[in-house]
Amino acid sequence: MNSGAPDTADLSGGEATPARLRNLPTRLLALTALHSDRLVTEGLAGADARQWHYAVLATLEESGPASQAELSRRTRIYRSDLVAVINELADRGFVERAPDPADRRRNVITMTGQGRRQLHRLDELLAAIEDDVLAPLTRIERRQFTELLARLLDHHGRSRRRDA
Amino acid sequence: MNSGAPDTADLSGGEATPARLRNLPTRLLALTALHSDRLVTEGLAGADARQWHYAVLATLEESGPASQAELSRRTRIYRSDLVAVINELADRGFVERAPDPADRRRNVITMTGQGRRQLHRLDELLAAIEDDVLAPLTRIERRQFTELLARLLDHHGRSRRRDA
DNA sequence: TTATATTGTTAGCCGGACTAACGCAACGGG
DNA sequence: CCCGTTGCGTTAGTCCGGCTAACAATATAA
Repeated sequence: MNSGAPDTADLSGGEATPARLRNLPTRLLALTALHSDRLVTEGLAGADARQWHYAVLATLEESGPASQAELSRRTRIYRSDLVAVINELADRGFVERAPDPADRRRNVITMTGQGRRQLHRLDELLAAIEDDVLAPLTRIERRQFTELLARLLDHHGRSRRRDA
Repeated sequence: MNSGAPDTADLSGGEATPARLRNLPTRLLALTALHSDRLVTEGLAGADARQWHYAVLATLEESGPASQAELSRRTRIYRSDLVAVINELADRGFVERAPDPADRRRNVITMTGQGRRQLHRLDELLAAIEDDVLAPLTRIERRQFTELLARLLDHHGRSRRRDA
């Protein structure tokens, strides 16, 4: 029927969100995060990357080669999901996966030169995206914002759920 | 832990997140929102409710009976998902769904007395949850936080797809 | 030794955001 | 008056991220 254009409602009437919802911090947080995530995902997609790629590469550069379990703990990516991420990174030549001779259960993940280059590309890309997301805020406000988030996060961060 | 790993010697179980990630606003935002969402969802579950329920009830109280499409626009719940929400609310006797005699395409959704009571219960519940989420912040910081979120949201909220 | 824990891996669940399509009703021209 | 277009409610289904469960291989502890 109406094939082609997705049905587009307008705001002619200007139905507004109720005040109760407009001031709910948790709601604002959720919506903002959703939007931010979208921008990040889209942005990284342009570089054939995903957020987790960045997390893993950044971790590797900061603390050197690591097992997958270790990466999982550091990045908070579930180890079940991590395997796919490592696969992707390995496919693109950004990391190498090798069995650990010292502990044969483990794989040692090492970042390659290309990986390092990619990381720095992502660094720039991400900086631009962050800048976009935070566009309406001044530098000081951005600092405030980040700091508040950090406080919230680590306050509640204690109740971290590791897999059983 | 037992990590006798050669070079990546780290402390007792406390693998830290790399600084690059720790300071990424988008990441902090995502993690915080995730955590907040979890608290809200769990909290509301205790009252056999979901976030959407609150959004709909609040909207109804603020602007009176409305069609589903109208509710969809106001709450930003997709109209396809809204039908389930209305079903749930109707099942619990919080709203009534009746065909609109004036426009027979429409349903008129009306909040019942029970619905109003439930809304106020949720008001209190949610206030407690918000308080929990924002626990580490002072009153002033909470205001700041909320205001910053609101700014971010409506800056980007306008340009991007509203309800397309 | 036997028991328990850790690691990498596969598979799958669940819920939220979102799209597509359909039948029906309304509205506005011609 | 019919007709194309638009809005409405509804069903179904996609996609993706967080998360659980189970398993084989290996390591460690009792």
